[in-house]
Amino acid sequence: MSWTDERVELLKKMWQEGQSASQIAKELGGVTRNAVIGKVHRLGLSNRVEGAPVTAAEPAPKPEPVAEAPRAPEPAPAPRPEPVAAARPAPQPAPAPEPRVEPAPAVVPSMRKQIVPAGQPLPPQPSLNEISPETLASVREVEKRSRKISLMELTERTCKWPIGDPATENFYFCGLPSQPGKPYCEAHVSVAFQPMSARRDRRR
DNA sequence: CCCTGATTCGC
DNA sequence: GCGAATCAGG
Repeated sequence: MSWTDERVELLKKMWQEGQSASQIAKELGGVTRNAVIGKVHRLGLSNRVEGAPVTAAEPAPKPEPVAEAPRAPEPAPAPRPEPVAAARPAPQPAPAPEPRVEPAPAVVPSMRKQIVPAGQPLPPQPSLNEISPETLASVREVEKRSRKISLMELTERTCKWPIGDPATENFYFCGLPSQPGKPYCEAHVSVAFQPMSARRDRRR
């Protein structure tokens, strides 16, 4: 494979979206992550735009011990507007993963009490329960940066949290790095596995 | 071990 | 220019 204009464009786009070199390589096909990284450097777009690291992937603060190049101002390349997730139909059903911690789930007695539905595209959930606003925000943030992978791409260590309506095209799995031994990424683990203590219902 | 990006250097 | 090998690190 060679670096055709199209491939370079996709590389640039993905790199600026914060995708990792390996993810980009997989997407492009025919190249390794090393090839991608090498190209990225040759293109001179090493330092990605600002914050946009994929959760686990650390931005790696590079103090740059001074190389040799005059390295001028180096204006940041115009961030391309990503057509990614526009307004989503906001479905909400979904195959419910089987979370649950050891303790008894203890059915919430009060059926009355519209608990915060936790936003729109919140799929699973053991039962109705509340999710802290912080966690919720975290989840939403993560879902924006999810890798949106397909069923076939799930591996031992990718988050298997479903996002979207399985009955539509708009369905995919989170795909971010899963917590060791867990089926989901950090953010999704936090909503999937909630200790009893955290779900104490505060009637009303 | 899994994964990241950074660098080097023969081709 | 390219990218495998290697390095450094989380």
